[in-house]
Amino acid sequence: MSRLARRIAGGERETAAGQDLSSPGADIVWLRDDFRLDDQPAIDAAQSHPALYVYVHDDSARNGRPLGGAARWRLAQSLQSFAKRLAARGARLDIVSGEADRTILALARAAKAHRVVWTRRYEAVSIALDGSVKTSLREHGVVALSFNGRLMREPWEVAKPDGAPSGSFSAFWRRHRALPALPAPSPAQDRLMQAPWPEDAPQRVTIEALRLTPVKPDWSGELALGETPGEEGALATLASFVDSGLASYAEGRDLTAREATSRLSAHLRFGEISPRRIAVAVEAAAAAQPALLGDAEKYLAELGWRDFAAALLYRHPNLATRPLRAQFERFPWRDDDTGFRAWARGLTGYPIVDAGMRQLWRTGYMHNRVRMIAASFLIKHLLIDWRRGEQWFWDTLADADPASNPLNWQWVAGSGADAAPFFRIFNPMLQAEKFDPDGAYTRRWVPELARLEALDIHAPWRASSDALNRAGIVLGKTYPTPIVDHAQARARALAVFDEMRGETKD
DNA sequence: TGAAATGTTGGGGCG
DNA sequence: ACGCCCCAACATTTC
Repeated sequence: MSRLARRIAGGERETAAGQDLSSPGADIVWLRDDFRLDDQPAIDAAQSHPALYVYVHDDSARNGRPLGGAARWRLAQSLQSFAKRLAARGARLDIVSGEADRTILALARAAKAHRVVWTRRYEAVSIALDGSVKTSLREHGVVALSFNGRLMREPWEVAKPDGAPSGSFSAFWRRHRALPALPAPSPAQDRLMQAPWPEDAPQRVTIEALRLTPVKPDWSGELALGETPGEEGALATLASFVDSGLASYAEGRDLTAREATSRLSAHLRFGEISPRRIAVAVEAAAAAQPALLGDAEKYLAELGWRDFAAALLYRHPNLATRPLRAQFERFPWRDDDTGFRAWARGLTGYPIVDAGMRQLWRTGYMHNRVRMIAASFLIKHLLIDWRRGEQWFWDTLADADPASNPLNWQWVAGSGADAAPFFRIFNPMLQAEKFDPDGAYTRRWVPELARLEALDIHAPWRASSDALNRAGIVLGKTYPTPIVDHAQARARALAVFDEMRGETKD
């Protein structure tokens, strides 16, 4: 266990000496990306006194990576829905805009707080900020407690005896699964005790005042299509996934037109559901119905990747900016704004890539299989730095996670932990034929190709002029011709990769 | 959580 | 009947 880990874990057992429990103060629940009541240890810990439930909006990088546009919109949804949920239990969500640490300390002072509780985070900057808040609170005799509410298991629980994280997912997952069963999730509190907002506390603002939602233009129309933000939506989605989705998960999760994934990613991102709640539900379903075992294993491993990403970010704070494999520091990425723009807008001329990028732009979501195909295309076909793609996803994905997003980009680039080798280059046509066999996904997001037959839809440049005419397509006009040739781009990528390896040998 | 190139095998057409 | 070629189908290796 690392020193930091010990400090955090130890904190839960400590009580501040000289605490006057009869004083009229409040408990403070400092909420950050844990907008739920179910399996919410921070809220559970604050029920011996009336409490304040506070979200501090702090856009500065000191508080963690500033949210991208789609995630900001999604955060507003989450806050709104959580405020209602609190209200239904007799409590209130208070929102303050300002520097997170100062705000919490000022509020603790004004409220004569007994204790301040929160859910832990795993980014270095956030850990530093939370640590300094914890120290200051304790200096003032306030109990500061933090909890795990975001991961099945925290990084140090899965670390090897020497504290180092497992370098490959499979090793990590083996260690993870060998640990004693996950603690049972705790149900939501029926009633919450609410403390009054203190006189001299920082000023509160409305959710609208945070300006999280785009106004002009309001591009949020289709965001979060197919999910209902908030804890209720999350629990309902989990229930229906376990009831009817899980059975076809292993077989259908890669089929892009099918809703065979859990669609819980954004709920998890904003803590509207706990991964332990999900894991326990999935395990219980498999225990009751052994036929689901394979699907459950597959799904739990995906949750495992989420823990793995957090563990890597914990160990490598620069996960989003530095390749884990040092040789990739010297990769000669191409400067190609035209190519990047075509990719971002879904105008590469490769239908499956364009479909994914347009689904992303319009809905803040992209099917996981297509994320891999689109990322591979940017990195390998266009040889554009994975960090540019990572940043684009960060800005446009409503579920963008500070650990998973960079991990997955590094995975595709071949520069990460347990990454796919660089030479594993996706062929967009083959991927599309496998995972969008009838073209339904592509038709939905690239409507100008909708009238092409399945035979032609994944490679319209190969279609006969007759077929193109019938479908009302003029290549280069109504839909782009491919911006790179697949075979040439593949050869180029392999050559550049060789070049990099040659240079790093000496 | 690939794809392409290369190697191997075996069936069938054919002289 | 036999060897030869072609090539699909599958396996292995290389990128």
